[in-house]
Amino acid sequence: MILNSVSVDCVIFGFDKSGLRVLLNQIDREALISSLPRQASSEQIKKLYEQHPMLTSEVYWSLFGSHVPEEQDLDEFAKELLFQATGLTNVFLQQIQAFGSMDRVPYTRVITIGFYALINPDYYNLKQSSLAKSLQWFNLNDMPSLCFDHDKIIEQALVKLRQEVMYHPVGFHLLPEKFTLTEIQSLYEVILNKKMDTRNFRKKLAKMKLLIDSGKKQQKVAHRAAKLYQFDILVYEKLKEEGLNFRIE
Amino acid sequence: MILNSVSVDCVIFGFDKSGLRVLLNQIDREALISSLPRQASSEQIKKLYEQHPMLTSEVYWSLFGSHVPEEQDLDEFAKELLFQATGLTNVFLQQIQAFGSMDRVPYTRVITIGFYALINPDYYNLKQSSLAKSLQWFNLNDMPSLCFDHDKIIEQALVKLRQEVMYHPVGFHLLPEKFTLTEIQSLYEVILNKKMDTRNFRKKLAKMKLLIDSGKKQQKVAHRAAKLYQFDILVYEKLKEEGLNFRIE
DNA sequence: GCAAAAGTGTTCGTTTTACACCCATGT
DNA sequence: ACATGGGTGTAAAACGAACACTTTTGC
Repeated sequence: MILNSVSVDCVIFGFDKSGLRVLLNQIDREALISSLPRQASSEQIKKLYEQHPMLTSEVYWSLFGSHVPEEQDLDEFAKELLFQATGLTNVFLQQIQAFGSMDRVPYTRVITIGFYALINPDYYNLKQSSLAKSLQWFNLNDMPSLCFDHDKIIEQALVKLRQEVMYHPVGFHLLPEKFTLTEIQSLYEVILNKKMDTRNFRKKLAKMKLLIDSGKKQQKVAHRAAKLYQFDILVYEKLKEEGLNFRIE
Repeated sequence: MILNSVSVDCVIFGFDKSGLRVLLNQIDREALISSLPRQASSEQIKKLYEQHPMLTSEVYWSLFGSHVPEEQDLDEFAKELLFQATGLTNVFLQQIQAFGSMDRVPYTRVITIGFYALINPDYYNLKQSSLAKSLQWFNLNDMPSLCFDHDKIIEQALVKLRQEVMYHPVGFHLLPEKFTLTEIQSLYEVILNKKMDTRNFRKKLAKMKLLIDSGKKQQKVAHRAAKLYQFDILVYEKLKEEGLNFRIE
């Protein structure tokens, strides 16, 4: 059985030097419909896809999401979706909120629970979901037309992400295993949308003792090679508990 | 129609010198069932109440909540519930998150969206909802047995409230229109569960310029009467936007 | 006059801010 | 040799923490 009035949508964030990106998909209607259990509750969902050309058009993109099965925890289902979209498990995943206005999906009432995920770029070679006609990263300031209220969901995801990175060390999930200090600064600058002073930023980081010098350096860069750092997982856990302050006025 | 797999539950917070309190209710099953529309979707809810003695026992208490009507915005519905419980409109109301584990309600699958509300004690003369057998304030550290996962929902509400008051001036919604500096300090102490230094606390408040001296004083207290303050609504709005910092290490 | 809470300043250590130059590497 | 980004310290201002006594009021 499927709870056809409840869905989960995932805002999957990535990061590279060009900025923050979101993974979006276009749905393969045939694949989706044939994946539904043959039950009355599926009929309504089939209908939904028939009624909404948006959902299967070549123009509109949507968050990766689906209707919640009756026999699965909400959080588990979000994890599963994330696995379908990316092939990854153990991803940082957090609930945004429920979106429940009447008019968010025309004709049918669907309440969606938004989640956001932070993806480490070491694992960008995504397994394509069979349900997706295509699956693609879009830069946050160069987004395509989106289905329904998915733009609002992304906006809220960003708000929560901002709140989170100011006081907890989670932003690091968007970085590869080894990274430079400049990368992490630019990550903060992009998320918080503020320029920061390099010297002061580094002093602050240093005081936290969160980073360990990996002993390695960037290779083949046309400038002085930067040191590569890693986290101290123990300090990370401690800061996740206690909080930190990257707030800037 | 009712979305019987989705409900809203409200954590209604109050505050007085004895601490934080939550408004809980015991359901009048007859009133509830007769309030449901005569439809198939209501049958399942009726059944729910029959199957769960918890819901109508004299021992267990529950958050004020109900199943979401298909033709109402989630936020609107939360407001309406709050009005049913308290007779108040224009209450500070914020979504907590969706609670969606399989086992939160036995036998049936219900995803609930939690909200929390902050009630100004000037308006404590509550209109009793006709759906409630009884409706009562409980001090947070003296709670009765609760239905389902309502204890977890309250816990999360507190977590969100804490996060919120540290960085936004919303805690003030728990105070009467005119209040003393000691009251607001004790509010912060209770919510954040930390003792604070009076002089430092007042300096911090003063710098924000959020408060206006109302010119009045406490009456008939067996000690020096404290000045009564009010908010500057303009500064309040500004701080709600920009944030503030009541974080203590 | 005494019990109870209100109200108020200073010092010291820490944190934040602002700011500019030399270094390493590839082409 | 030059272009590119990497890496570093200091001084001044703001902030946070610790701390004790006098005032007002009702009884």
